[in-house]
Amino acid sequence: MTTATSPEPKKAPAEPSDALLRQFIGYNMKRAYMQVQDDLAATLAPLGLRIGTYSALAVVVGSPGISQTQLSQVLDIKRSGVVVLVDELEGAGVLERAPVPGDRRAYSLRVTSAGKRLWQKAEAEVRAHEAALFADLAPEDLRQLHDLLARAARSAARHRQEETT
Amino acid sequence: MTTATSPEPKKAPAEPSDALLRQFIGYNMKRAYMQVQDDLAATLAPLGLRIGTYSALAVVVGSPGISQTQLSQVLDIKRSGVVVLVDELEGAGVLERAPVPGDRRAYSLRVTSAGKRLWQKAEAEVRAHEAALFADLAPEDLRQLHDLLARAARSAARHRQEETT
DNA sequence: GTCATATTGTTCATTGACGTAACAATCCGG
DNA sequence: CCGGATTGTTACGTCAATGAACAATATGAC
Repeated sequence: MTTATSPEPKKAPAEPSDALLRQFIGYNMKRAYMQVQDDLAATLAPLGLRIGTYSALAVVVGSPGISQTQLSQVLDIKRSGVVVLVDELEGAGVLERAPVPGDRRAYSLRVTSAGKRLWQKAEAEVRAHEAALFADLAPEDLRQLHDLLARAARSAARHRQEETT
Repeated sequence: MTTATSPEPKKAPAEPSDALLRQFIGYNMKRAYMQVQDDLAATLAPLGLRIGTYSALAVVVGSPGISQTQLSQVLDIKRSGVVVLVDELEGAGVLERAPVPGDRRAYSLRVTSAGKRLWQKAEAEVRAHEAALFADLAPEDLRQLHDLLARAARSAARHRQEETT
């Protein structure tokens, strides 16, 4: 007898739990991410941003002149999806659709000066909220988690793509 | 010079990226979890399960006799949501709504023998897929990631709850 | 040059997974 | 016994994202 719990949980469990799910890394990712997602949405709302528009803004800030198709690839959504995001950001005066010299079909997305300021505000805001959320973890643990998540994402992406190939 | 990229990304970026987002732990969680989610859905589909029903099945297996309200609390969804899940599982002969002796309103959820077998199959299947997904990480790293995610989820849950309180 | 084919952005309908609000049946405490 | 809570249920709304079409434009073969 290693663990001295009740030997036979035949009928009603005193404490229902998701113990069987917690063995999986994916489930723990979900649990953690759901918290981050909810907090992030609440953080961005006062800035007039949703998670989708916030992500799009970040990519355009970091990659000025990007096209909507490229943006859809980076965000891993369909082209029809970015239209909504860019419409919203453009309507807020945060982003603009500039014409591409060589191609009259595509747009060159750029942030306005107001957009740049909004991003800096959002970036600081999100960073602060994330720090507060994970305040129970030591800085070294956070760094480690960040690195492991990035590697896990790469590993999963690679192996999933190989399946399809 | 470590990386020899162009020093001034004024106009069109050669390689658009989500670099500005990857600084955040939450974004890396999302990237990793999305991969897991897609793979999980594909893994469960042949078994006739969706992520929602799979999660519900796991909880009922681990907590026999649980009520739908309790299940909604563990899964962190509304009671109206579990009705759909339990309906589906019951329709597949995986689960049954047994009457609760003392309370004629509630149901005592239990897995059938077929349900128990289905869960064992799903559990093994998911474990194998997860191992393949994260094959690039050393076992020790995986263990570490599992632990850090669990702690991060707890930390976030605690701090978010304190805000509301 | 011309024409088939691909690409870009867009619109619209649909889907899926939730939440909200109401409701009947049932339980509980005074 | 009765007002108020709890359980499961139903109908409806919401929100983000997809899929399928489409017009405008670009590209490449000939």
